Amino acid sequence: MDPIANISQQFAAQKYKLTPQRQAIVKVLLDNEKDHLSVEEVYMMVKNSYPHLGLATVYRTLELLCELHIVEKMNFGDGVSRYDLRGGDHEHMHHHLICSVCGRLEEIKEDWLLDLEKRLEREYGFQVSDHRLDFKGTYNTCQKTSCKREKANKAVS
Amino acid sequence: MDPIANISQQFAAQKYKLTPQRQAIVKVLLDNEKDHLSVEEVYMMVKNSYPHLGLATVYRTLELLCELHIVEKMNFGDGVSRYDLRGGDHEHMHHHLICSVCGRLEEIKEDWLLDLEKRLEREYGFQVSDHRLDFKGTYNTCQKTSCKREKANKAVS
DNA sequence: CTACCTGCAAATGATTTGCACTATT
DNA sequence: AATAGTGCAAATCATTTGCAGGTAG
Repeated sequence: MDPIANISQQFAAQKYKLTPQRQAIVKVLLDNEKDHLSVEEVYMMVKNSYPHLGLATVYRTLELLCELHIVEKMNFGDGVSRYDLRGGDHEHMHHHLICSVCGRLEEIKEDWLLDLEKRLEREYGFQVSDHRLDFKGTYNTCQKTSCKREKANKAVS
Repeated sequence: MDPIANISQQFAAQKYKLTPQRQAIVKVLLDNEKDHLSVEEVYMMVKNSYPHLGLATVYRTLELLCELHIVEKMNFGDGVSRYDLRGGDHEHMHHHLICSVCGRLEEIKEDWLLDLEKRLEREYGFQVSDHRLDFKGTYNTCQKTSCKREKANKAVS
């Protein structure tokens, strides 16, 4: 289904209005599906199509989208929250590779943790509803470069 | 080895001083190894043994410990950074269970990701230096309780 | 009209920083 | 004396909130 229509439905179902501002924000997210944008980044980009928009609206909209499970909020330790569109219904299943040399952030769409989640259920009596898996490291193709230290101090595991 | 002596060595090796303030902070971390304390929490606890201590010193010391890989900084989406003592040398290997009913945070000391890390190396040419794995969900023993919603909005994956 | 949304500006809260002071070598 | 470390207060930065005005059903 057309993603906009799909999202529009979800808004309607929960009695929220898909205002032009919200549409513009969603559009930016769709156009940058590969990235993990911060509020400020979304704000800047939406300003192009909707110059009058206020920053608080971006915060409020992203929070709303999070509540509707349309986006996922996450924190990579650079001091800002970042947002990522969720794929299909229950696709909470993706992992991240973060390269400490080039800073690239790659998303892995497979779910490698199903076995572990079963094991948690069995051994710990814990039912998983969501998970997060990030790997820090370096791409082999990056190792020649000198190690950038810049934000290393701020880094959050 | 005595953990204090060990840490003391690491300080000396990098030409840092293990001042009484820093010792007091490290002691609090050792005494609460099971928890993931926030700066504010560490501050409160150190105040008992060292009432004169300033908050900025706690920030600075925890950042330093992070740099020395003695603690790990992490963010569970409640708005504050939390710190966790690392175990042995390269023991970056633990995972978290976060119960959305009782809020409990359990640490799993095993490393379940070795196979995945090998696979990343093979299939993605990515060499893992560290990882983070958190599971959100509920303990079976918790499910009777009504679902606390409190901080849910703030939650970061 | 009523309830939801928005924009703005002010408030908040965590973290950082400038600076003068202290302690250690 | 020189340098690293500290405490305090002020500054900064992301995020939230109060409120007055706008908009859609």
